[in-house]
Amino acid sequence: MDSTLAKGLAVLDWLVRQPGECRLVDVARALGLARSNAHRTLQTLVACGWAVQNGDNSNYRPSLRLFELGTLVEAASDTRGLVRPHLAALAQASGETIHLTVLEGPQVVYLDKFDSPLPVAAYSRIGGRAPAHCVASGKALLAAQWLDLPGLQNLLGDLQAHTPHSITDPRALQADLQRARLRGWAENREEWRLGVCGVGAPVFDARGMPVAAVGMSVPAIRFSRAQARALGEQVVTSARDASQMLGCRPALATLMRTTSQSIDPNPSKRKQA
Amino acid sequence: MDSTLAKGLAVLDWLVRQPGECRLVDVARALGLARSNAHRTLQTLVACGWAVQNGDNSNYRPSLRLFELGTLVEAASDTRGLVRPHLAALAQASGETIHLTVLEGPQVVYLDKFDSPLPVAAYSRIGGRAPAHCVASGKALLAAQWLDLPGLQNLLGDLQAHTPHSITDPRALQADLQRARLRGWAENREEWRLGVCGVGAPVFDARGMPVAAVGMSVPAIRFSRAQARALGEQVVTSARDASQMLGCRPALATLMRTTSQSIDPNPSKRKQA
DNA sequence: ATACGATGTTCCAAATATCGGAATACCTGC
DNA sequence: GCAGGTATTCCGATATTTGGAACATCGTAT
Repeated sequence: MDSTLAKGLAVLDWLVRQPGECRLVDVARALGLARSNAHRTLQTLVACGWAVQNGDNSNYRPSLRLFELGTLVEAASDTRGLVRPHLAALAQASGETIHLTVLEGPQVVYLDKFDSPLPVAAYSRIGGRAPAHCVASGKALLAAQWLDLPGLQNLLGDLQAHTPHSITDPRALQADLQRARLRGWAENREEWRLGVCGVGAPVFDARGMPVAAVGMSVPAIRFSRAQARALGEQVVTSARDASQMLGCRPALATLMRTTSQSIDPNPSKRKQA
Repeated sequence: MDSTLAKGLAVLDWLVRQPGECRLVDVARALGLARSNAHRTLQTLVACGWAVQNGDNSNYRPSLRLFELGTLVEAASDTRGLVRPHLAALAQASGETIHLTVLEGPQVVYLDKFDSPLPVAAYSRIGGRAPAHCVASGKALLAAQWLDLPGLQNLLGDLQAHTPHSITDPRALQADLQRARLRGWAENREEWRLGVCGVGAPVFDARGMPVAAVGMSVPAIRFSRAQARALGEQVVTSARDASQMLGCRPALATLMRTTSQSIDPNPSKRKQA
């Protein structure tokens, strides 16, 4: 493991998360580096164009290179652009907050978002993350992967609780995912943030692989059984439309697979990284 | 200069620009590294969460960390969010392609964009870059900095030509910037891409500093003197509105400063990095 | 089925780039 | 001008990186 590289990346990451420009000593102190060490690391970042140094006071800030690369990595799969109109339509029709998320390891990353005109407590940010097992879109993606229990545990590790409603037992999660598969959409009942519920459904690409999920965040007040069902069906429809937009044949664009047993005993035996 | 860090960043940068997943040998060959070296570098990137490795074929791709950080660095100055409505209004009113750009070194970076409904040849991408001295928004930002000739040369270096119309003489550029200051907006007459013209005006923040520019790209066909003037005035108005949105007092939100001589002889004497 | 070439991964001693303390330069406020 | 804090430079000791080679693995052509 290249410690110099790891250190440089840590500095860059830290730099991005600071509100304004940063002084060298602050970097050094925050990351526990010698001043000379921090200095050379920052100079390298500047020389490579990943940071810029203020000529007046020699402070540092991240360059827009990160923004540039961020748009590139996101554009690589043009999921966002293609799905966006469907998200907008769903946002319009439902009046609720709508997300597009993808799975990365045990988390979902928010790729896109339409805020509800209503004042909702749901807090999320494009580019932000949430634990996959605590949010509806994450559970939709997990359900669509048909992992067996070891696979699920391998992917998610220990299931951390974030509210009293969070699911922390892998078997309970499996059961919840199975319900989602049968129903077509996944639900989140205040498992991530108290007072915030949601429904989510997966989006499939032309190969029939789940690549993203449409999620809707709803205040608990407005999330009765009947309401959840109505919203869930809206989300499923939207996700199915989005899947077709990505070239998925209609038959594949659904979470439910009547041909499978309750839990697939032999899921695609992929080596886990 | 930490060569290990520079190498790792180069690998990451290269990885992002590849269309799909990458094999280790390709990375090694493209960057001239030994296989074992590329291997350890990639493993470090994976361990730090900047890349992910496909468990099946051990190929690599960048993680969404870059997207995450990209949104953070862009959100740090919430210029984009605040200016967006004005851009949308301008796009609506003019029917042309509208950009929001910021200056980074000798280049502008496209922060936001509204495409014209008309099929325009103008090609640009959010997150993309263009030489500041060849595009209207870049010249608007340069003009707003009131740099003297040495300062300008220091910032831009040699003025590369990208079309036969590109300005390559620093003194000619100075004169052009001065015209922009008097006029209130900058023009680009096929200096970056043949057939594409544009107008641009700077956006000022609450301190009166130029922080961004609104640009409009127009096909040369539709860019007569009279048309340019009309569009320029639209852009100036939009940029002035955007400046007020950022807290700039109206009097400051204009490129023209009647109090200055033709060229400020003593511009803010900042050390250039 | 076997052999082959290409690739991913591991290992290790040599080489060298990094580390951090200390000296120096710089800035800012008193 | 001085004092405190900070950025930058320097340099010898040292820990880290380096890259060739060995090994493991995979896909493919024979």
